[in-house]
Amino acid sequence: MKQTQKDRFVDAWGQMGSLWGLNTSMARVHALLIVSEDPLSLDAIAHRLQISRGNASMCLKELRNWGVVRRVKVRGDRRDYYLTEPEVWKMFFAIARERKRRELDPVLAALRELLGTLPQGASGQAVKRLKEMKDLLATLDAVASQVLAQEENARSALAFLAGGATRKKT
Amino acid sequence: MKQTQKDRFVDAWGQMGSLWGLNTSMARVHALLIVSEDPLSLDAIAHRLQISRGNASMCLKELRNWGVVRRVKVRGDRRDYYLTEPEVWKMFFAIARERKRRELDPVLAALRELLGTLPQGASGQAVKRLKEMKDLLATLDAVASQVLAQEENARSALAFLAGGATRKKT
DNA sequence: TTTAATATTCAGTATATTTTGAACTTACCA
DNA sequence: TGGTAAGTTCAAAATATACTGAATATTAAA
Repeated sequence: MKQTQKDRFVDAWGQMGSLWGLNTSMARVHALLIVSEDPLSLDAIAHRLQISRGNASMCLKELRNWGVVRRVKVRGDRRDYYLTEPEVWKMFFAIARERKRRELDPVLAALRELLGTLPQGASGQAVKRLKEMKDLLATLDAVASQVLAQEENARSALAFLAGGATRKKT
Repeated sequence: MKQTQKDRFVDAWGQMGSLWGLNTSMARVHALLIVSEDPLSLDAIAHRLQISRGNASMCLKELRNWGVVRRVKVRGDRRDYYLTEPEVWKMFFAIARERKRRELDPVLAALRELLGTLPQGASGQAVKRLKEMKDLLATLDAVASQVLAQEENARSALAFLAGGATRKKT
C-alpha cells in the first residue's frame, strides 16, 4: 500500500470519526495505527499526523480507554509503542460497548428516574409516550447487553442475518 | 403530568440528544412535542424553550427531515402547527434509518472506493484489515437494511432477543 | 393587488470543543 | 543523586458549531 493511499485512508477515517463518536484527531490516530504494519511511538504519530505531542498523548489515552488501542514495550527502547487491536470485530464490539455505556445507559437511567417521580395514577398521552420510550430503550439495552456478552455468537448471527452479504466481493 | 416535570423531561431529553445524533435545541424541541398533548405553533415552541424563532424554525425543519415531526394545519388559524410522530417505535426506526444513511453508508462507500484503487495484488496486514473492515461494515449494512425494511418483524425480533425484558416494571 | 401575519434564511455573534505548547511528572541509568 | 529522555497535564489559543435577530420570502385574507 503506497504512502498516498495510506494518507487518504487516514484522512477519510478522520472525517468519519465524528460519526462513530471519536473526534477527528482520535480517528486519525486510530486510522494511522490501522494501516501501520508495525507499532508506532507517540513521537512518530505526532510527527506523521502533524499534531502536537500533547494532543497525540491524549488521543492515545482515550483510544486505550475505548479499548481499541494497546500500548506495548519494545526491547531496548525506552519509548512506548502503540498498536491497534488487530481483530476488526473485537474493535467493533469495543466501540459498541463504549457507546452503549456512554449514550444508552444514562438515557435509560434518566428516563426511569423521571418516571419514578410521577404520581401513581399519572395519565395522559405524554406519560404514555414516556413509558413506551422507556420500554423501547430497555429492550434495546437488553439486546445490546446480550450481543456484547457473546461476541462470537453475535458475529455469526449478524453474518446469517445479512444473508451471506459478507461473501460477496463488494 | 405537572409543568415542572415536563420541563425536566425536556431538559433531560435535550442533554441526551447526542444519543440520537441531534443537537441540544433540536432534542429539546422534539422533547417538548413528545410531552405535549396538542400540536404547538413555532411561536409557542420558541417562547416556551426560550430560543429564537429562527432557531426554532431550523430545528423543526431538520426534525421533519428526520421524519420524527409533522407539520399540520389547524382550521381558522394561519399558523403552522407541529406534532411528533406518536408511535415511539416508528420514531425509533425513522431515526435509525436516517443515521444509517448519514453515517454508515458514506463510510462504506469510501472504504470500497479506497479498496478499489489498490493494485490487484496489494498485500500486507494493513490491506487485510481494510478488507475485513469493509466486510464488517457491509454485514452491518445488510442487516440494517433488512431490519429497516421490515419494521414490525424487527420489533418483535428485538423483543424476543431481549428475553421479555420489556415486561418488567422498569 | 395590497397588506399584514407568519415562516425562513443567513451573516454575524456567542458558545463549545479541540488543539497547542510549555510546565510538570515519571522512569531510567550512570 | 543528578541528568535526561519520554510522557502527561492543563490554561490559553484556535477552531468548529450553534444561535440570534434583522432582512427576506411566503402566504392568506381583505
